[in-house]
Amino acid sequence: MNQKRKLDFNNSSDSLSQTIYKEIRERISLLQYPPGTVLSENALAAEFEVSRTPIRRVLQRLELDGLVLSKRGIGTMVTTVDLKSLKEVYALRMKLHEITGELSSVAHLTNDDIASLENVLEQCDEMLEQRDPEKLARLYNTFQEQIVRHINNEPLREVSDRLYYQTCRVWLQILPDMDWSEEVDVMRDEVSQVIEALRAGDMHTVGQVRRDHLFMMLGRIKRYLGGATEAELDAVLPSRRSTNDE
Amino acid sequence: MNQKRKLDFNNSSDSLSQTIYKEIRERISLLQYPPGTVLSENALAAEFEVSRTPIRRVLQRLELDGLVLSKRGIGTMVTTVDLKSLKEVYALRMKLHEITGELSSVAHLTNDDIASLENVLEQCDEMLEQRDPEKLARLYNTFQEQIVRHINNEPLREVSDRLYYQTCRVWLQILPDMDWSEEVDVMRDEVSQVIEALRAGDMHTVGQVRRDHLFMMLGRIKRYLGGATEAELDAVLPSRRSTNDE
DNA sequence: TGTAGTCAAGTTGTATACAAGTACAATACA
DNA sequence: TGTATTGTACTTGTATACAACTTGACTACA
Repeated sequence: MNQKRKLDFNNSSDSLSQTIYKEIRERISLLQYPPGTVLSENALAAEFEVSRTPIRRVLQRLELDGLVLSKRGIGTMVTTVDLKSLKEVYALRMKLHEITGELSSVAHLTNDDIASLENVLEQCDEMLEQRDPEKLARLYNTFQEQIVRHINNEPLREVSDRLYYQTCRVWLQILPDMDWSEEVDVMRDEVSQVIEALRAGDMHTVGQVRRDHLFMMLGRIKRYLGGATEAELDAVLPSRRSTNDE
Repeated sequence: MNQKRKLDFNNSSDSLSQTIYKEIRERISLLQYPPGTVLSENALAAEFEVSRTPIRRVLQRLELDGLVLSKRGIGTMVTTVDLKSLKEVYALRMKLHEITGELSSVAHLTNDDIASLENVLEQCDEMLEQRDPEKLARLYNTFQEQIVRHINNEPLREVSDRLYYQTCRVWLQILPDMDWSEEVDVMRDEVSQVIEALRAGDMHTVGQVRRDHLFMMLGRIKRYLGGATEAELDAVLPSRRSTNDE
């Protein structure tokens, strides 16, 4: 209910709809809206101080992304990522990472970009001290955003962005049960290797690194999903929690 | 103004929004709404006998697809596909065709599917007699739909569908100036080879065939765009026709 | 005649009233 | 007590009135 929600209306560059879209998408990806949560259009309209109309525009876009599902008379619920979809998205994302290196090259890499990525690296190190899954997931979101920005092929960039947010919350869902230091180390490795490849101007290696890490992450997730107790499986797969807030 | 517009409201399986979406998308792809056309929400609402609200829902989705662009006070215009986007989409689609064979296999191939594809093949032969670019484009759309249906990976299927409609009208735009019998023959070849590969259950070959044909089509398009007169380039690239109808 | 200004008729974006549908609880009744 | 039913309070979907904005034509004026 009282998560860290910074209502940022100072994003003047993006349109209002775009700002609200990214905000709600981030909340879904960070499990502030867990799967099954019923999102009330009226509540969101009141929070963002607009009418239902722009909110509906955002929710319709999120529904096209597969993140929510609107049903007349019921409500708009955050979707659950089933294992089949997870495998499909991961398989496609791995292939897309491979072709990213072939369709895109490292261009317009500024010092700010490098500095921003090294900032991510530093925050990774700090993560070892305190166990905060949501914070780590948020950090990985910013990392993803930084990398996707360097994809030159615009349709590929858009697809990569969409696919990432479609399933990234699964990792966060089981992160509390995983080996914390191992996950932080793995992420640190990926960030480090990506920075090195970007510095060398080798987008092909960037894609390769990300594909390998994606593959290994899927393996770790499967391991926890496969050897999970029934209660843990319920928490990930068919849940219908009702964490409404207003 | 008086194009062949069959207002099909008998599609009871899809929702109303879905039906209108596919109808307008088809019109854009067939150049019944050429680039630059201003689509009036009121006119569309009157034609489909609904209010502006569901029409806006459809237009917003088309805008996310990159097919139209809404500007306050101006209108909703059909976008123009510039050469850069064309190359990017084609490059990505070629790669996607390659990975389609790796992520998807030929499953649930019924006799009706084969019959439907052979029907496309027959209609190809009939195309040689009369020069009707829009009819050929419509036929290619149905072919594309038949093939995409057999992609098992759902996110890949969705992406392939979207990317196809993003640029397929470029071919139709220059089709009147191309070698008609050559284009029909090339299309017949692709359909024929795809049918053969599907019969053999070889999705990998399907992807390969489609990739090769896509590559060659891009070459032919570039040839016509490169050696085109200024008038022809204007017709394809930065046009701002205003073919409003109401 | 030329030019600036103003008004009118469009457009999309927003807010809101209403229609359609669902779920749940209270109530009437056996 | 148990059960069916009905009403109420929610939800999303639709239609509509209004606000914000653009364009072009027409008018007033120098």
